[in-house]
Amino acid sequence: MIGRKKQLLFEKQASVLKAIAHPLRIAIAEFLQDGEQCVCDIAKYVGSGRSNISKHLSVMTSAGLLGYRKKGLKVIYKLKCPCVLDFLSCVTDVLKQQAKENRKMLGVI
Amino acid sequence: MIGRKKQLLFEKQASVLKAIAHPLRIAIAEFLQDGEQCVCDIAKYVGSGRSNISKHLSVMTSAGLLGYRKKGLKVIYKLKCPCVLDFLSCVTDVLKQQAKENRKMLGVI
DNA sequence: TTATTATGTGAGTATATACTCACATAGTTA
DNA sequence: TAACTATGTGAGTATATACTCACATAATAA
Repeated sequence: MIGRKKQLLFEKQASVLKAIAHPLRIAIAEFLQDGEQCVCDIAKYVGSGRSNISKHLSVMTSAGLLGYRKKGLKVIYKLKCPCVLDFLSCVTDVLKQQAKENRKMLGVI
Repeated sequence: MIGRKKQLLFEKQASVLKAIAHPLRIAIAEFLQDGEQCVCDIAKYVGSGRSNISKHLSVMTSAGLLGYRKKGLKVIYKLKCPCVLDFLSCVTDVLKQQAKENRKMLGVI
């Protein structure tokens, strides 16, 4: 049986993962990979309304994934842990393996 | 502006991440780290009802995270991509950094 | 065959999430 | 000051998710 401490850790880990487990938020992380960006440019890149983006940014920020600074009218966000992008490559491995299996399946049908 | 292909990739990646972004599912992944396990032992370990666990297992399986084989009455699940656990350690880094910042904050108040 | 055990599934409910719209705030410029 | 721009926030809605319960299925044992 799982301990209370571990359960707490898993809850924290889950909330961080949830904070990136969304197509728009992955797009944001990927966009910020090459350097900080203001909200309006992020919105332009991912192609969604500013209000929506603002909320996604706040989700990611409170999860500790992003940091920001204000510069005049603009708010500029940056990736706090670029390692976040590392696990996307592992996720891609999962997808590749899936694709391989699907191809095998097709061969059988 | 983001391309259609990339958008699709981000959607796939998000669905894989979502499939692990839950405390019980992280616990399951961690439990399977040391080898395959049957549903009843998984349920005992994570401390939740079998029906609920069964559904979490099916979420993880259709995301490609788990595989299974039947053995008599039991169904035995295993981690398909142990790399999944690698990104938990990055997630833990995010948490550590957060904790550090919180400590700093406390010093200021 | 019937009973038992392990697992999966559907219905119903509660809660969380994503999105849009309208409006609020805050810095900037005229 | 007023007008403008970038961003954030609250309300409302639609959808997704997690959970529990009761029941279904499937392998096994008696």
